[in-house]
Amino acid sequence: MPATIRDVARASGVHISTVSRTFSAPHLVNPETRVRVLASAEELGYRPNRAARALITGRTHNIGLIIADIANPFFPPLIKAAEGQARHRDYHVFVADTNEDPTAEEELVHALAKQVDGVLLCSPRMSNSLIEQVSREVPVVVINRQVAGLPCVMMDVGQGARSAIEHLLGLGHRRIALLGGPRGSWTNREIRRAAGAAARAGGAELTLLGPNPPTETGGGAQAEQVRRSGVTAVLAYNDLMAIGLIEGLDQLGLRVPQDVSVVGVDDIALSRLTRPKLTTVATPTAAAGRTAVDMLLQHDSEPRPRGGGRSAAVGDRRTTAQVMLQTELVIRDSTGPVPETGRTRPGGTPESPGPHRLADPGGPARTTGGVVAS
Amino acid sequence: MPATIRDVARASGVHISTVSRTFSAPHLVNPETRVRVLASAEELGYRPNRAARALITGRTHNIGLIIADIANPFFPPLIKAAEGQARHRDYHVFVADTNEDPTAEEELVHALAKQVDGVLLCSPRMSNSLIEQVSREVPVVVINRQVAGLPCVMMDVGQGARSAIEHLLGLGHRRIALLGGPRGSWTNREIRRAAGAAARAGGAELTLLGPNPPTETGGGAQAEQVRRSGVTAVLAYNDLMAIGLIEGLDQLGLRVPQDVSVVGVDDIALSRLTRPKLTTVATPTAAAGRTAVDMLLQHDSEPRPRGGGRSAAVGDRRTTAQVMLQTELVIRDSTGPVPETGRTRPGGTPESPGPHRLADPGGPARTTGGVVAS
DNA sequence: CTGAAAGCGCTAACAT
DNA sequence: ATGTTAGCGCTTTCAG
Repeated sequence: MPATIRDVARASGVHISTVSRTFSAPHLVNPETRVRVLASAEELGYRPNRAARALITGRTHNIGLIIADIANPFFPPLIKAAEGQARHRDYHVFVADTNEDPTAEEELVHALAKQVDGVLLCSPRMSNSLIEQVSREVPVVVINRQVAGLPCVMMDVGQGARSAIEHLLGLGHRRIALLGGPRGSWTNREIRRAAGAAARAGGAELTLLGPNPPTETGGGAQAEQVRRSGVTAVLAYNDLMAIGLIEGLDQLGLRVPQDVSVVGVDDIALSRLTRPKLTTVATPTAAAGRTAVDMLLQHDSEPRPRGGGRSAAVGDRRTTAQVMLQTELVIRDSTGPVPETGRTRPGGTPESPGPHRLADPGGPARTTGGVVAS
Repeated sequence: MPATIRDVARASGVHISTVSRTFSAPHLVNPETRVRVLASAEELGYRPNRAARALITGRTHNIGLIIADIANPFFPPLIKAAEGQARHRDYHVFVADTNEDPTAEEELVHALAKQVDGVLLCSPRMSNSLIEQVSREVPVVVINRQVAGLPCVMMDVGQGARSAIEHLLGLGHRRIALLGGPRGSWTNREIRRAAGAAARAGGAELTLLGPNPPTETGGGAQAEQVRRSGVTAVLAYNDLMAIGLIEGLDQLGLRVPQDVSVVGVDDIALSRLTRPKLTTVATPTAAAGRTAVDMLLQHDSEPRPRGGGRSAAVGDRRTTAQVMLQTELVIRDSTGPVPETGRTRPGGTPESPGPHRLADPGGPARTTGGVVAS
């Protein structure tokens, strides 16, 4: 069992408060006693118990980062950026993965609550009211979602989706599908809203496919639906789904971008490695991570009143900023001009339409949760 | 500031110990008082402070997972598996990323130490003596490394590397490069040892290239060296490097597997998505995560003696098991027969050898840290 | 500069 | 079934 402050005090012949000072306010202790204390501490392998310390100081110097799916390459840059920023300010980051499960999410906030000074809720799947509730237990900054009254860092995926649709319109596409993401995703709603409006404005038809799990599998599973729907372009909820979809289309004999154009969202590193390279809406993930940490720790340097209860120091809400980070469409190889005269379908099946597919789509796609907007 | 147990006691007119019992041993309290207490708690938004609780029980019901690089897709399956197993046993997992930095690694162990009941050290980069030292502060299970006296979960990459080399030998390759990973990696040493022995046994020459950062960039950066070295096959430290290398070779005009065969290690999901699909040594990452959690929590159900200091309950060393998990070579499309007559190099440069490259290699490659084994 | 004392929020004997 | 008491390991007034 690890040595405690008392063991060190005994070994070095001083009172425990002197040992305490040696570690938390070294300048307040006589240099000679300090070295004696340090020596005993070293010898006993003593390390201050940060949990006990936090109980009284109210500060752990840790921050929690809760994310929906650690396997999604979208998150690592955000995590790294948050870690870097936290490190600058002498904080450590603990990451928790929720597996896209709202229940796990809530549990994890509570598990983390008293082990950290604040929590970054990244792409939360729980309800707004629950978010508000947990924010009364521990300071929270929300990433990738707007919650009234709470500090939020968002990325303007609405603008991104608009640019994507306009890009596709410019290439002549008029029948476009939106490959939706998971239920409960704010990003998903934003994309749908903005893409719908842009399509409407451009006189295009937007077919909604989803909700889907935001993974390659989720994207690939909709390849058949995309084929049936007769669209010439697809905007996917994220790059992973876009890549999965391209794979799936490939297996159906449909080429990207010759037969179908595909746009993703996120600009994960992988999107430059696949063939074709993915056209996608780049989101400023690293900036989001840094900003969120800054917002959480903005009052870090202020003094704390005594008497327990975490004070205004971390996550105070006097200045509940909500910041919207800009996105940017990066055009690569997965988008191209609309096929001239409808398309011949190499992987043709009985449902496969003739060359006049474009003129005679045979009605909107029927999908679980599918909708036709405009 | 959050409500404490005292607030609830006051509000419901009972002693704080009754409130405590209501939450930690509900069956010991009268149903009627229980509902009263619960009601006040609900109303006040009271949540037991798990840090304070841990201070006395010695159990946080959290476990820490320290990994070298959260951006490496090798880890997520391990993380998910650990989380799942932990969840079964009513534990939560906090992940910390070290960025391949031994210093950050040590800091994070200390930051986590008292917030968790034990730590899983995954592919640690710090020295064995440091690992032993931190293991005196908090129970530790080491993954992907062998440390005497500590519980370890390893994957038999040695066997995997041997299979990979034998596979290449079977395809006729006699000049093979080993694309090394990061310094301080146990896996790296194992691979080098086993691959060296297998190459020697098969009468092949093994050129060592490295150390390198275990990333796509790290792999791609060695493409030129690989070309110069005149090898016909490469075994990479991991899939990421293998994929990066294939990219790099592609840009030099070398085709995989026609000109060069490439084998990775890990079998990350991505290795099935790239073209060509990667031949690789599949490591049982999920099993490793589960096993490590089991080893850490093996004495979880035992009673704990009173008097502070975490006891035998978690991470006890009475049974310091070291388990070695099996690996398996999965053959896909990135390996093929050795080029018949040396290879014509589409991307040929002044250094480019003629068709008799194989017979006249012009000496071993000179690389930073490069060695020629056998 | 150092010691004494109080207490962070909670649990766990021990009584009653 | 509930209250009393004594701390877990540490920090922080307050004296001296």
